[in-house]
Amino acid sequence: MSEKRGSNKYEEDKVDLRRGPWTLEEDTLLIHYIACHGEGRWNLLAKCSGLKRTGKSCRLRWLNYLKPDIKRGNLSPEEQFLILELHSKWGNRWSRIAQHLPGRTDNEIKNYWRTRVQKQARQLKIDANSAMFRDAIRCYWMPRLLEKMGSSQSMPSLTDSNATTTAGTMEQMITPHGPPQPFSNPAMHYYYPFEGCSSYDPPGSENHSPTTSSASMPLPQLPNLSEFSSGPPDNYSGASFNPFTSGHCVDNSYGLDAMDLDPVSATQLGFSVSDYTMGNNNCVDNLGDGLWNMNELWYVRKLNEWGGI
DNA sequence: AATCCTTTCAACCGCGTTAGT
DNA sequence: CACTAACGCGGTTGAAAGGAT
Repeated sequence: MSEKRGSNKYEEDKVDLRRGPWTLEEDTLLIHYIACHGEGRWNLLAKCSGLKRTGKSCRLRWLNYLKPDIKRGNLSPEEQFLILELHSKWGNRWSRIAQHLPGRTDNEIKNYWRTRVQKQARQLKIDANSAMFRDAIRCYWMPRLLEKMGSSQSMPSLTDSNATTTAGTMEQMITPHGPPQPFSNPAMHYYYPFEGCSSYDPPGSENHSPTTSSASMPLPQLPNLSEFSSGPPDNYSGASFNPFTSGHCVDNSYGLDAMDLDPVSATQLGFSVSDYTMGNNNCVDNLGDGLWNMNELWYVRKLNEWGGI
């Protein structure tokens, strides 16, 4: 490398190299070359194909965009669930996570995490790497996804962006003067913050395990929602409101091709979709990808302010 | 209609790892 | 074993698109 630096040949190559978005002609050239010679040896490919791109750029274009088995479209609830689950296990190991989502690239998963998941952390003013946020994901977001996964099996119309649901919302689990009530489906207790989460104890919980109570840091009595000076959102008692979707439209549809994810990957990880499918507590809302409504978010915020962790 | 702002995602970059010599 | 090139991964950037004002 260094021996080339400064040489005419090197400068010529550098000047000739194209950057930025790929054109249709370049894509065609790359596809044709790989069809004839196969993948790999990217620098050689870059030289021989006639593309004025680096081997690195060719590889990326092929793996992230042109490869035939790349799945386009929105991530299905199951895929989102897998990402959240695997990220909690492995952190930012994007390529490793991508291996469990056929047709999805590490880049796509990384983008999903940054644009959707981290955005919610920012909205909540919680560090995306904190235990608080991880628990919030497990306790609120993942159950929502599980509901959707269950619903999508029996409600193909979910793929319709105009689809509405007769099911209730999170409000149905929130008493007029208290936090969300536990999910009626036992499977949901796995994620329910007051019974299953690891990092903090539920405020106001009367029957949680003593082993998880925070003896060192007494938790405040859970106040009525109306007692907060700032108060819950104006539409607390109203219809679902989502701060992530309000003011910015989020696509409600998942796309037909996003629904046919092979469920094997979930099973392999030790959980099954059917195990967690909501029963009569099927409170799917119409929030789209923003899976928490304002009440949930506000409540998580309060947990944070109480020093719940 | 024009401008500004926000979001998304394709593409780039740097660095660590692996393979070849 | 040392060196080099290629590869792959994760972080970051910036252009495009769409929504808000």
